[in-house]
Amino acid sequence: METVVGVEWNDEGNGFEKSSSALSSPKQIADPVIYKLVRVEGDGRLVPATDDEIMEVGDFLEDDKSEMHDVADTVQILGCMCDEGLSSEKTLIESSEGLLKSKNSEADACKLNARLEECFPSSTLSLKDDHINQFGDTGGCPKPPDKMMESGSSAAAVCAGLNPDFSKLKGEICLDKLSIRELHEVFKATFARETTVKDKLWLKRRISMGLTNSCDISTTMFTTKDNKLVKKGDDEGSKDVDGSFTHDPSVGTIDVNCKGSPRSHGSQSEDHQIGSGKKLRNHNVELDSGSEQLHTEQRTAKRIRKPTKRYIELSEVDSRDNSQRLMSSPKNAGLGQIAPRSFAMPVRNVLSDGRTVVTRLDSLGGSGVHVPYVSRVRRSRPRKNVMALVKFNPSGMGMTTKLVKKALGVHSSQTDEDIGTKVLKRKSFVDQIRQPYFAKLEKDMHHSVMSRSELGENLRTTQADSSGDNSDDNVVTVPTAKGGMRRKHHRAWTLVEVMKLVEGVSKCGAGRWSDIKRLAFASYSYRTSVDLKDKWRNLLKASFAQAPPDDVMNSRKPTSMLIPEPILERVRELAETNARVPPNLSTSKSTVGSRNSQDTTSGYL
DNA sequence: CTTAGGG
DNA sequence: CCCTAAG
Repeated sequence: METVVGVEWNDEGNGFEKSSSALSSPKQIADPVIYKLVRVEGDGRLVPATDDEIMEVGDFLEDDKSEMHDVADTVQILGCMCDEGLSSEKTLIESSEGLLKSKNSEADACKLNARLEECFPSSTLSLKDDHINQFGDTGGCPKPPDKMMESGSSAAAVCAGLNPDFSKLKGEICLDKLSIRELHEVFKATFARETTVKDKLWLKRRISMGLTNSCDISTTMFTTKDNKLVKKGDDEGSKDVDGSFTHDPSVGTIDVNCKGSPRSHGSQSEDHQIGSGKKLRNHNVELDSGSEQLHTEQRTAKRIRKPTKRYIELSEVDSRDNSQRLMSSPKNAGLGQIAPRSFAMPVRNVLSDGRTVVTRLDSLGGSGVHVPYVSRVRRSRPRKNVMALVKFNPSGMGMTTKLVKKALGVHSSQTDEDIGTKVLKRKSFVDQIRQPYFAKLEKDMHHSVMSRSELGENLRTTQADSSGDNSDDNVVTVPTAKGGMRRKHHRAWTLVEVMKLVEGVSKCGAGRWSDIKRLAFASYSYRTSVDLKDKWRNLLKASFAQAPPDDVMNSRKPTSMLIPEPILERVRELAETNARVPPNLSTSKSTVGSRNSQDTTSGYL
């Protein structure tokens, strides 16, 4: 199938409505086979795409389809670009999967189009979007199979007719009644990002999409009522839960998505946290609020690959060229002429044993010091080696030691951890640290030039320094009580994450964090099991604290995201059931957390 | 390594 | 979120 693609291009959502509604209107869909690449100008004009743009899209397609068939890709793109397709986007992907499974990938391309036709209108219907309903009601969609659920959520129904496994999509989140401000809240909660877009419709779409896209199960169980997310009918809710479990849609979906880019090695997908499977969302969502991240991220994805450990260790080819600038030899490392601010510029070092290691200049205690060049800050803790290393310090400075440990630890990464550790173990490297830094330190201390407090201060700034140059986009420094800056690997929890967490707990039970992480957070590499646990703890706290009329909350804590009441309710529920039936080893797996289990087990108490 | 709990 | 203790 030819790669026919329509692309929407917008900033801040202007011009978006026209294009999207145009694309999804029945008229257009009636002739869906070929979309031309166009760009939507600010005024809503459609401008033919330039060759470059087309190429870019082509690249994008190439990138992802290594294993998927063209059909699937095209479908994904279509689903993506047809903005109204929110819930159907997922459905489409899945249906494409189904097609592939049925080994009709080629032949079914046409049928697929027919299906697109069916799904689009229906999905728009499910959005319950006033503006869209105009089309939806005219019924481009053949009568929804049946008893799927309520009338509105027929997107799943229609497609479920094609693939029996689609019992997952059962409802949508209705954002209709929310005000712009509330929509902004939800948006923020959903994407952990502010938006300035004032367009209600656009916001609603973005949110719906974000939720349906990445929160497979959970979102489907909530709907909004009176400005709040509300769980769908209680009975239905519990039924849903069970149904979802057996199918474990989250896993399945993730699977599908991951197939897209089998080439991505762990670190890669991590660096662009919006990994392979998230590309769709990346494309649409990132467009909002004029985030320039999008372009850079997309392109860098292709151009700049962080050197792998292998690369660092094995490529000594051009080390000669750099040898001139080998200011990194232990001798020079400590010289003060080096800029205090460290640069990410990698420098190749020749260790005493002849091996080379790439390091980057870092300022430690005011001295230039080379640390193993790692691209990402990891939360992983410093190895014991570091402690040992730190112990070299003769004068026992309690807190300083800790700070040093931290400062060093900052540079060990998960992916490149091995090399970091390896290097740290080497005596030569130890010397590098020790010589310039501790030597200076000792000297200073000896001359009583530096008071203890100054030392601490120095180190603290050092810490901030070294973290500053780090390319981790999500690292924030927070002011610490003492006035210094402490780095924080903080990533706001999005609504979808919270929902996933809740689902995970309901599935696996609280406490089985690693399992939950494996299941629900497979694609969120930055959330550790500990994080999950912490978040859950917070959720519990939040859920049991009486929920004050949101005004109070808003005025008091404008920063923290408000967790929808239904979720809190669920948390409470789970907390209760978990408390009563702690990890029931034998049967817990599939029963803990579901209402049924509560019923069956409550009898024991 | 994973969990649990304190900070 | 970070750290640490404990299984």
